[in-house]
Amino acid sequence: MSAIVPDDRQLDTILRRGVADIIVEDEFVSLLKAGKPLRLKFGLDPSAPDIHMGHAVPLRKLRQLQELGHQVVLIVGDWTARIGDPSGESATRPMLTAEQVLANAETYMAQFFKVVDREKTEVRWQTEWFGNFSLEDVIRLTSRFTVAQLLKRDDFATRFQADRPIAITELLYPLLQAYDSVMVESDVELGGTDQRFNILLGRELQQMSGQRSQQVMLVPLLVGTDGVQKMSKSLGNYIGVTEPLNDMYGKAMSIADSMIVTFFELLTDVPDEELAEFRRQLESGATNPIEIKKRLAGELVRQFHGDRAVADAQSHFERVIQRKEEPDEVEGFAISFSAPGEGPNSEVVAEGLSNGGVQVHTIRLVVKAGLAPSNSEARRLLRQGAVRVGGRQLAAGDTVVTVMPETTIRVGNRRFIRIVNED
RNA sequence: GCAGGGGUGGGUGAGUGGUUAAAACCGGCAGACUGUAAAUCUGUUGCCUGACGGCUACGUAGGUUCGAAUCCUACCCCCUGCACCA
Repeated sequence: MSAIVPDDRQLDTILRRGVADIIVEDEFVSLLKAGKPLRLKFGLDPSAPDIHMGHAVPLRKLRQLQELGHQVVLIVGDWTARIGDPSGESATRPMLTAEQVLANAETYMAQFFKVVDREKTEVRWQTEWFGNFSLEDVIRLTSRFTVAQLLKRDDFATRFQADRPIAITELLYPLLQAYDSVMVESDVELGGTDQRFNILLGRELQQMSGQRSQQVMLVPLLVGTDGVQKMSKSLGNYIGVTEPLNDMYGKAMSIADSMIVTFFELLTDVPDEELAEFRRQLESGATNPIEIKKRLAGELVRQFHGDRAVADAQSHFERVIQRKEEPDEVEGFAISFSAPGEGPNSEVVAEGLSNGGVQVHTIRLVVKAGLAPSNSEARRLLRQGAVRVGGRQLAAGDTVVTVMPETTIRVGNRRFIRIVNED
C-alpha cells in the first residue's frame, strides 16, 4: 500500500484551497511526499444529526486526500457528544442520551459519505475505548494536564474572566478528544478553526504517549447565508447537504454577493484561475453577479443532487423566483366538486357550483391545504395580499373565492398547491 | 449551609396591581422594489371570529383582589458572593 505523491499543483490545492492553517506545515508536506498512506482523523459530533455546507468544507478536504490514497479515520464522538453543554451557555449543545446519539450518528454518517469515500474510511466509536473507562483511567488521563493549560482555550478563558460557569465535564471534552488521537494513532487531524485548541492537545498527549504528534489541518468556518455569523443549524442560516433540490439552489442564490467567491473556494472544485476571473468581473461590474451566483448554485446542486439536476434547479429558480410564474410541479389538493359541503373537505367547500367551479372559504382552504399553520395566520396573509388564486392577487375582502380543477393557489413566493377534483 | 439576584412571547430583554397579547431590538412572514429567497422601504408577527368581540398566556401550584406578569405562600430551577474543601 502506498499513496500517490502529489505534484506541485495538487500540493498547492491541498495546502491552500480552503485551508486556514496547517501545523506543522513542513512536516505535513514531507509526510505527503513520503508516499505512505496517512491516517486522517476526523471527529464526528453527533449532537446534531444534520450536515450542512459548513461541515462539507473539511469533508471535501478529506476526500481530496483520500484520492491520493490516504485513509480517513472517522471518530464517532458518542461520549463527547454526551457531555453536551452542561453550563447551558449554548443552546446548540444539549446533553444527549445514548439513544439520541446513536440515531444522530446514523443519519450523520449517511450524509458524511455523500462527500467522503466510504471505502477508504475506518469508522471508530469512542465507546470502543471509553466504554470501559474506569475512574482510575479518568484520573490517569486528567493528571496529565493542568487547569491553567485548559484555561488557555479561548472560550474557557473568556467565560472564566466573566465569571460565567464552566462545567467540569466541559474541561474533559478536549482531553477525551486528545485521547482519541492516541487510540487511533492519527497522523493528521482535520477540523474547523474552532478546533485548534482541542486538536493541539491531541499532539501533546500523543507525544506523552510515545507517538509521533499528529499534524493539524484547520479549515475556515463557513459564513452562513446571512453573511454575518458562521453557518449553523441553530441560527437557521445554513444550507444542508440533504436539502431538497430547489431549496439548495435557492438558498445558494440568497447569499450576499460578497460571499460568492468564498463559497466557490471552499465548496467547489472550480479552478482558481476561473475564480480570479469571477472576482475581476464582480469588481468591474462587467457581469451581473446573479449569473455568477447561478453558476455557484449549480455547482452545489451538481455535487449533492447530480449533474442532471442542475438544469432543473436553474429553470425552476428562473421561472418561480425571477419571473414569479408557477412551478412545473405543484402538489395537488383534492376537493369534491360534485358534493360540495360533504366529504373530507366539507370545511373547505362553502357553496355549490357556479360555472363548473365551486366556492370555498379562502382562509379555510389555505389552512386545509397546509399553506398556513393557523386561521389567524391565513387571515393575515390574505390581508397582506399574499394569496393568489389562479394568478389573481386576492384582497382582504375576498373571504370566498371560486376555484376550478387545476386552479393554482399561491401563498407568498414559495408556497403552492393546485386544486384537483377528487371525484 | 448563609446572603443576595433571577426565571416574561422563537431569541435578547423592558415591564412591578387595571391604559399590557405584554415596550424595544433581533429573528420570522408578507407587500413594494430588485439580478436574487440579497439590500432597502413598508406592514405584520398567540389562538378563535366576516366583524363586534372572546379565549389562553409571563417557572409550577395555590391564595389575596372587582381586577395580577405585577402583591402573598409553598415548591422547582438558575446565577453570584461567602463559608466549607479530602
